[in-house]
Amino acid sequence: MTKGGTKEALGRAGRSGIDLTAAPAPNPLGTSNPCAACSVRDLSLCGALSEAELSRLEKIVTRLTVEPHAPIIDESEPARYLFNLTGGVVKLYKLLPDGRRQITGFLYEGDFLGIAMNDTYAYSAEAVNQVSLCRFPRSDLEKLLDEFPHLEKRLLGMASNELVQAQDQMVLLGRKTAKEKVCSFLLLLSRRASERGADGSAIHLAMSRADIGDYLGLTTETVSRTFTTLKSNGVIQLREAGVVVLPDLEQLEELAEGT
Amino acid sequence: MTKGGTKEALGRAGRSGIDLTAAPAPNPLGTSNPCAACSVRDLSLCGALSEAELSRLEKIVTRLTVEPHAPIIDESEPARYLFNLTGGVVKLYKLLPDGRRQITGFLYEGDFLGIAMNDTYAYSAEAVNQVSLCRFPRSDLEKLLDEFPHLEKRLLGMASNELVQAQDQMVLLGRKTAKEKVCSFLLLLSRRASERGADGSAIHLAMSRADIGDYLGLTTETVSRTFTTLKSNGVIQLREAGVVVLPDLEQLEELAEGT
DNA sequence: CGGGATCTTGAGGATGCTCAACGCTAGTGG
DNA sequence: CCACTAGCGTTGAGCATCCTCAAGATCCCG
Repeated sequence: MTKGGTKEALGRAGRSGIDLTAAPAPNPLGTSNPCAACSVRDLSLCGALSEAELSRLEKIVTRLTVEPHAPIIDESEPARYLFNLTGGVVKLYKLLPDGRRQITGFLYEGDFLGIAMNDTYAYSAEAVNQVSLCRFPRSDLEKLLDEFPHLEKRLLGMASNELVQAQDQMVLLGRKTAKEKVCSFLLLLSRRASERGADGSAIHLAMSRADIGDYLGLTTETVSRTFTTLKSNGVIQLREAGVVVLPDLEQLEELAEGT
Repeated sequence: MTKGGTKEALGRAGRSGIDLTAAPAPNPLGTSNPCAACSVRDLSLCGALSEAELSRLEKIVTRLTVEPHAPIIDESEPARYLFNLTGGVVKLYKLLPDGRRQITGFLYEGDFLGIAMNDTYAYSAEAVNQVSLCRFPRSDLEKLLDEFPHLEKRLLGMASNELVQAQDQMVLLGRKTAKEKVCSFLLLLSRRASERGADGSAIHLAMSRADIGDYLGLTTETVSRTFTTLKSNGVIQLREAGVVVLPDLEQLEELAEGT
């Protein structure tokens, strides 16, 4: 065996870490239908629905919050629920029998969670920081899909996008060097920030070096070394609390593709 | 730069290589509706449709054959058509600017081709051997999707499956060793053969070592060396014409996951 | 202020890549 | 009919990138 990968037993993840009681509405206005006022509605599945339809959704949703490092779903567990992420960051991952881990994606607000295969989750999901979710029973949501074909269309569109992203990630994992991988990752976060109206030239890394490594197919040490090199070359600046400044996005794009 | 990858200019691919005229029906019986008699119908999108609905599909389909190594679709080209593969093997790939290539999948009969992003293909596709396709204009197929919600549902199911496969491939690319990668690949082909009713203990490699390498994130040489090692360890037998015998599938599964 | 986790840095080594040569097969044309 | 060529697969030698193992630095929270 070789090829890095976190091999710890995924350690302490604070009891269940899931809190149903104190879950606030994503955008707590005084409305009777929090979905209508949801700040991530347009980013997400629910953007396909009218206000009237939203009230149907409202009836089957449970809002909850999850503490950092707490599990959300577990691979091979029956897929009873689907989730919509309304705040925080979630990592999806798969494990090999000996503990090597591959993170297949980081989810942000508006992202959808719960793709299943034969009614069983295809991966595990864990909160990176404090996370807010909308949870739907799968059977109920499927009924809604039958009623609202445009909801199904939206879901198909989201799945297609994920597929395209997955293919980009395969190129990264199979053919890019460590430096190209790290630069691609920084660019991904930058673009994600821009899409959400933030400044793309400074990003926040919510996840650890180990998580980044398991996402890029590298070890923690290689990620750290690559950051150091990029910093001393002036490509990035490392600030406090996981903030990374990207002074030259065009240069970063070139470094991400090896040109 | 480093990290292998075919860098040839994708060379000669015999004119356009696409032949519209001589395209036979997949299963040439004397029926008026070839779709109804299609041998891959159950594997594929069309399995969701009744005979009456099939005749609608029949009206928008064009059958064609493609010669080995000929291009089928080109990344970043407008996505005017979608395809259903009825025979042969197709490879999907993406290129980096310097020519490094990642093959994101091999398609077999029954597989669907043409996922798009913003009306543009997300990858290129090329025939590995002689290929038969059903081609649908995208706009026409989308109209059918609106009419037949169960068709859309089927498509969503197929997309979900692809997503799950893509995640497995990320684990392979990011965390497996060369030997594990090759064994995983052989197992994949074995399972695919079994699903199609063939014997899973002997498979046929339609693609070159270079293609296998670009699929697994390895070089041709490493693929070749790994085959040689597996052969001398008795894990596989190499026969003529790309046939590989897999005497012990359980052993192969262990080798594929490093246990 | 202490202790655990995370991040960084270093030294050494292994896996898989690069470059190169050779064998094999099939197709071509003299 | 057979040399000739082109494409593909195999094998070898050397080496670079990235991993492993280890120790020290930094940060965070109690």
